[in-house]
Amino acid sequence: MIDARAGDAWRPVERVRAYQHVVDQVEEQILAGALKVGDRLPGERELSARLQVSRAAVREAMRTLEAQGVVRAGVGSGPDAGTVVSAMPSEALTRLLRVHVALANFPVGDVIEARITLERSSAALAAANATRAAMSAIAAPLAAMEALEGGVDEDRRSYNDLDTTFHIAIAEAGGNRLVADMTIAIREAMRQPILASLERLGDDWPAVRRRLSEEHRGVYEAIAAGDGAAAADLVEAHIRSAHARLDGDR
Amino acid sequence: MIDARAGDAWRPVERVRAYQHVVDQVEEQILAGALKVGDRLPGERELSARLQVSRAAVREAMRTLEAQGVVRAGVGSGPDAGTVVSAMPSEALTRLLRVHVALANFPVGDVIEARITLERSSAALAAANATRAAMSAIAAPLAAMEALEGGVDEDRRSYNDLDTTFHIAIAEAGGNRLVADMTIAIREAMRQPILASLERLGDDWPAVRRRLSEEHRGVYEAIAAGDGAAAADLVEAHIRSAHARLDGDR
DNA sequence: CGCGCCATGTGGTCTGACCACATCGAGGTC
DNA sequence: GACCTCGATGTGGTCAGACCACATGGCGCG
Repeated sequence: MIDARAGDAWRPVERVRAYQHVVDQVEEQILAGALKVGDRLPGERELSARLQVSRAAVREAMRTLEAQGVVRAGVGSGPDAGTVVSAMPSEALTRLLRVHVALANFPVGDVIEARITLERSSAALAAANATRAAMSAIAAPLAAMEALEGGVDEDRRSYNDLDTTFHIAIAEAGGNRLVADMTIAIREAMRQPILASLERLGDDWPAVRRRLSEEHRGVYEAIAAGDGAAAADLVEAHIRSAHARLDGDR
Repeated sequence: MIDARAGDAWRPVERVRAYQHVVDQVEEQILAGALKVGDRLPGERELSARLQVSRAAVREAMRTLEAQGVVRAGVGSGPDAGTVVSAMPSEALTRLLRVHVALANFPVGDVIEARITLERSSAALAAANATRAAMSAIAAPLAAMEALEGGVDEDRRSYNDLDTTFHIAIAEAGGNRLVADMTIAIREAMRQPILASLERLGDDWPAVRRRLSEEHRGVYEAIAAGDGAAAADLVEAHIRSAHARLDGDR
């Protein structure tokens, strides 16, 4: 009997699907500099002719690239038409994380801890690097949240959106694109679950809202003061206490 | 003249593509618990009949879900055949990050800083949570790397692979799936660039290799001792000095 | 000169067919 | 009866060709 293990040198023929070849070739072209962000790649019909595959294969490749945020497809004619190379890692990362959070592939506790790790870093970076414009971008949602104080009670959705904007602005202010994009992806992925928690709060909402805004203000001022360590600690405390209040009494 | 801005309530008809509907429905089914990891979803022909779309649309949806690591497709018959729900966020995250790093959508410095942030966290978590099995998984590549000492010089690729395994093992040992997956994705995305840097090193390689192994040993022992703070600092120092040596004299 | 309309080219969708593959079971062989 | 062979079956993978909706830009008419 032939020992299969003796045939380690014999690996099964790699069966690469046609659309994967297309994906690879497009990536190669981008790598080689032949395609830059903003460029339109050949039409699907022309690509299928050049690569000697069916248009269906080309289209499946486009769906893969689109899911990864590498290209964007637009119909019609004009500048927005055609399939265009466009770097949208943030959106792709967000979609990816959102679906896996929704599918519960990541324990919620792990997501929160990861968020703390990233936002601590973001806050510290923001304290060190934030420009005036970036500080304004952080201050705007902060002021809007504070303006909700004393207003109607049913502003949970608005507050959640503003909170998302606030945290994203801090991440952007840090100046690290990857850290920012991962931070954004996590916060966006949590947008729905957090809103659901807010809805469950009932009458406690005004008190919680007040507390959250105070914490936001503290984070903002630490960043404005350039105190990275304090900003990091305050962000961590903010996220922890928020989740404790939202999920603790579930 | 009609002021277009007055028509904010009039949003353009949302033109949702057919395959996006398919993606949404599959995700809904998973969300609702009708589809769990490991389940096979209906065949492409049956899905297209049920959803009243063409099989091509179904297939494009599958490519999107596949790119996100939500499903896996297998031909033939039997248990591995058909399209199966399978949570593979790590692989999807790795693919996503690799392509965007390759496309230079993330500055290299940002990637390194993000890696440091995540691996600091991973190392500290590992020091606190690592099981005996996890420690063995870390020790194995460490020993293998040390065994390369004094051997042939052209082991750069092997060393790079073992280094990847080492860092991934630490991330896994921390016990936080999301942090681990992000750490893995970054290290994997850097595998090729780092190898390229190693190749550029020339005669300095043996000295660099020795230094890297010493640092690895230090990280390992800090984790084994349960000293999270030290492990985090050592990992950071390791990554910084490694990149300084690899890219500093470029 | 201005305006409307249609030719053009894009991605989006559909149909129906065939292929390669992996399994399973019916039937034959020993 | 045990074993083997080989085709039926059903899966995803691929292909060809057609039509649709859409956005533009140029042509021709008023």
